[in-house]
Amino acid sequence: MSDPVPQPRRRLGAEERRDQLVSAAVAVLAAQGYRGATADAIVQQAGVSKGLLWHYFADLDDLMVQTARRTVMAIARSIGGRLDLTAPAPVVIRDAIRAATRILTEHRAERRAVQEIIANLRTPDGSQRLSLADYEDMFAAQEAIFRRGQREGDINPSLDPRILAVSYQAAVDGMLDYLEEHPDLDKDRYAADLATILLDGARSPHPR
Amino acid sequence: MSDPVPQPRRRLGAEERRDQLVSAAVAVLAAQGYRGATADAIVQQAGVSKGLLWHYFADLDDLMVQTARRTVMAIARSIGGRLDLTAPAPVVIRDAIRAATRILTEHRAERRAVQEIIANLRTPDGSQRLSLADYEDMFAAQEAIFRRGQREGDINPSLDPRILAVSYQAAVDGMLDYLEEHPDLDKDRYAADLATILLDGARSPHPR
DNA sequence: TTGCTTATTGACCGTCTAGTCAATATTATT
DNA sequence: AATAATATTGACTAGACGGTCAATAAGCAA
Repeated sequence: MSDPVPQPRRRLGAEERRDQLVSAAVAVLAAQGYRGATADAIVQQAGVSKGLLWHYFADLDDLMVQTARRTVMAIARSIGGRLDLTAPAPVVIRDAIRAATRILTEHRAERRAVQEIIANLRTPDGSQRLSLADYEDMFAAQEAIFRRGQREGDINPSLDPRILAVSYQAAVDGMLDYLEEHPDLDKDRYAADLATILLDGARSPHPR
Repeated sequence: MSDPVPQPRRRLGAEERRDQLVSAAVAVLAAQGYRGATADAIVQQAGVSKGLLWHYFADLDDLMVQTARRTVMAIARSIGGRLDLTAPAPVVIRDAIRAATRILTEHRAERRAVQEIIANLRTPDGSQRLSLADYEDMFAAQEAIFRRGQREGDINPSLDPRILAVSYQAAVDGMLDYLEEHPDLDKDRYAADLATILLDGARSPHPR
């Protein structure tokens, strides 16, 4: 109830401002979902006028795409940094599941934001879902690890590595959704359980 | 370019009309996503005037909730009907994965529509995701099967059945998304592979 | 200080969309 | 045929939302 003192405007560099707007978008997306993430809501969150948004981004879709890109890249780097890619594939996979669980739990807003964007991004005519290159890259990296595990005899070679990567990623994501609704559960334990399930499933040359 | 003959209006019963509107909503949701599923788009798809929509549904959210409810129930019944629930748990689970893959592949539009609705449904203030009772029920049923499998010694009892149900469901869904983008792949084979992976993972009393 | 660049504002606009409502057409009833 | 009941229409409204633009202010260089 007191604001008569008009803050002197601060002038920010382009990159700083862009980052700030992306952060605001993440916050609003996580809190209000895609439908709530209007241009007005985002600039209000950033404490900035609406005109500025269009100075830095072509349109809403542009902002959303860039938000998803930056966020995915940051998280992928964060997870990748915790992995020793020279280790045997099963070790890498187990570590990846653990690291992903930790990091994505710590960054709920970022995870939710990316989720919202990917679920709602479509071609201009709305008929087709859009995929993000960075997301595909992450997926390809996972696939590569499974392939290596197959070459080295650790992973059942009769399974398609794409189906492995895709279902593992989905399983982790589903678990995280569930953990978010049940904060009482022990996240690390579930991450370890899930890793065990998935690895045992992939490893065994399943006898009849 | 010819329409002078005005079709005589047809008067439908309440339930018929509701079903028709729900079907139209499914079609539009699948084709255009949640953002494209406007009241206008839906009534146009149904070939009906907009006023009628609000005669049968309180508001858009109401239509969406009912669309999801009816669709989920129909699909759950369809899958459940293919299962012999007296069979050993691993058999039921494998059959469920296969049946779900088949049926959801045959009903892409319905699956997509439910996906869109669940991803975007929120409390009126937009701050919280809404969950559907029917969806929870389906989940509970899956959980129960895992529990029985544990009692009967077929499923590793040290694993939380909730995490099993949740990650299995997510894995199937992720696989279906992937299969949809790669129609050349053999769906039945992947369903069988996924069932093997998941069951082996859940079954083994994983040795060190 | 002066002038230049550009970050920033805030008022403004056209469009789209959920939802209303009084009028009308269709069916069932007697 | 007359009447009642209600399914259906189409024109309408109020508000929200994406995006524009001319004006302004902040920092920088001379």
